[in-house]
Amino acid sequence: MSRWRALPKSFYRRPAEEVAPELLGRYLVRDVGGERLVARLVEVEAYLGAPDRASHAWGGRRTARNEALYLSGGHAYVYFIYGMHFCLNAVTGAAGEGGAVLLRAAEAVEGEAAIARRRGVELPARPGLLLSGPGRLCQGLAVDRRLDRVALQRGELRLVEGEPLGEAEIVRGARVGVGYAGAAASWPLRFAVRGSREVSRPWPWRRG
DNA sequence: CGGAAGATCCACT
DNA sequence: GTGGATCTTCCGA
Repeated sequence: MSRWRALPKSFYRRPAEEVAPELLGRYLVRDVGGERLVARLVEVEAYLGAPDRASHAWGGRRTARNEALYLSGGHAYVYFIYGMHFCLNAVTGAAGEGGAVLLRAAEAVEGEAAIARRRGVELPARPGLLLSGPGRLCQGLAVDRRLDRVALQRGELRLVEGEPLGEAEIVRGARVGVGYAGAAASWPLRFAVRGSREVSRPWPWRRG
């Protein structure tokens, strides 16, 4: 059973655009308060670093907040947004590059009751309500700034092999909420599991 | 030092 | 579909 083996650092030491689709179907494992919470990733976005105006590392910007982006691939970058929400990224590439993959949506695999409790949602949850959206994902899995900069191979937050998908099962589109980013706003760096009901927003080109 | 905007979510209409 | 909550960060003056 390799399903629960952590993804090695070498997995992340590639361009974010290449890592992102391969993160779909993987499991995010969170050990907190004596509980194990596991979620299967169904939607991610790649952020390319310096050349990407939508990235926090655009133009090589480096501040106290985004410092984790410049760690080597395989670390977590967690930031606070809109005064209320956290977002979780997996850093990609070599140290100093600034690439990352934003984890946008997942479905509960284990510990669903505990996840729902942290989300303030009653079970059974309506599809698309539990972990659909980067802020919801962090709330449900108890991810906050304390996990900024941690390595994702061991410890209380890990990414493991899970169930990798083939290309035919993956859809691709423009990223969400980056309209300010000029040409980069339309780069097709958003990836999701085809047909998943837990994707954070509908795909413009798909009806229903 | 002030202001604006943000990789969002939720309630309400 | 719209707007409010809420606060950190960044940039310009």
